[in-house]
Amino acid sequence: MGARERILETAARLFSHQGYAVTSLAQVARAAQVSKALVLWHFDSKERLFRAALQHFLAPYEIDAHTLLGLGESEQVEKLIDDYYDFIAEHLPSVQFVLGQVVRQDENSQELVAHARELYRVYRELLTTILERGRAARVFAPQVRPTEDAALIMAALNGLLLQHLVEPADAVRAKELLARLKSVARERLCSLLLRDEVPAPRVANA
Amino acid sequence: MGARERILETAARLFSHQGYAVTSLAQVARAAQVSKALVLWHFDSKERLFRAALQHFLAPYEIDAHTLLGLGESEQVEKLIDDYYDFIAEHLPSVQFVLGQVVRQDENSQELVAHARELYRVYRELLTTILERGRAARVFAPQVRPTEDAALIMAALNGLLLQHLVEPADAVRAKELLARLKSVARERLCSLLLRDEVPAPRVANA
DNA sequence: GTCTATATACAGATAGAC
DNA sequence: GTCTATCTGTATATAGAC
Repeated sequence: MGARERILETAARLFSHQGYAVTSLAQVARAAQVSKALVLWHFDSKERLFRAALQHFLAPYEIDAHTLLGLGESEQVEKLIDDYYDFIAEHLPSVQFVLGQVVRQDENSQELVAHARELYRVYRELLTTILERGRAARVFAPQVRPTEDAALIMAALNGLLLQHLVEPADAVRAKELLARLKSVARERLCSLLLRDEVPAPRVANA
Repeated sequence: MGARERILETAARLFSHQGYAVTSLAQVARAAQVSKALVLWHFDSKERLFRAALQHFLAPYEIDAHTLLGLGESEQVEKLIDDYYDFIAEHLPSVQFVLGQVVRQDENSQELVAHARELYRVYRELLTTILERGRAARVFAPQVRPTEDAALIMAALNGLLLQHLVEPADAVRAKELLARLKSVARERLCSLLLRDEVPAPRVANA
């Protein structure tokens, strides 16, 4: 592996783990076993190095909707949930980095954040479309509101992602919660009962 | 307001918006309209200033469960959801900062992150307890699984928080989604129907 | 308590030999 | 392409006058 690639991979790793500001060119150079000057000879400036390193994260961010064909709407929803989760679990360090940029609103990462936002939007709209078609086909309940419910499912998924980052220990519980989410979503979406309101809850201590 | 407090508040604001690394003492001093030396005279070092500023974030992080008394379990859940969301909306900059520290796993913020994690845990366990009691009182359905469903609701809430940070523009839609979440949660929790499984969905194109 | 002036370290970036 | 040596700016922190 050439020096340039070594620098790039090292930079990607350090930026993703530590962030832009606290990662120095000297540190990158040391870790890549080259001189500072060589880093700058290849990438001109720290910011350009950063942007180049981003490609390592952005590359795998793709969606293939082909695998959804032939499935019923209910199965499509579950598969989409699984895919989203699997993608996150597989690219956790990258996702963590991107999330850090999103939260910190780093100026150097506008395009990265925009790309991530776009991916999220596509995912959500795909889910919305599935809910719409499912409701039209009377597979899902008429009370389903495609836009809102898709956003809610995505929110739950992103919440699970957050929990995954905060408590990496119990990845087991995360899988249980994912199963629960799918179960709840399926039961709710497919509930064909016509009811505007739920029965009034009994008052406590009555 | 004395210089010390002015420095503290300024530092808290800047750290929360920009993060630790990129916020310089010179910037804090300039914004607080004092000299750099005075900042260090009061707080000894940048790290100690940071830790002192943290108290400004941690102070409002309290939960009062008193307001839940006298409400039925179903209303308690909704109130808890509203409280959590309102707290986040009110302290958005602080929450954003804390989340940034959580995601980045900053060494300087171990206690801050631990505190936030603890708050989250208390909230979730409070919710779990309410679900347990509601199920025991037959206000909630027997299919409710307190631990998992509480975690799922929290995940959805945290997902909404994330969306709030990523797309600050549509705070309106966020409120709609919050209402939808409460609606879905209420309907699901209170559903008294006994069913292990959902009716089989009709096959598409049939 | 608050300031100016300064010490010291390290950041990103350049020059030029090889 | 890769290096050593160096420039320049800015960071944290200190010294000492008032």
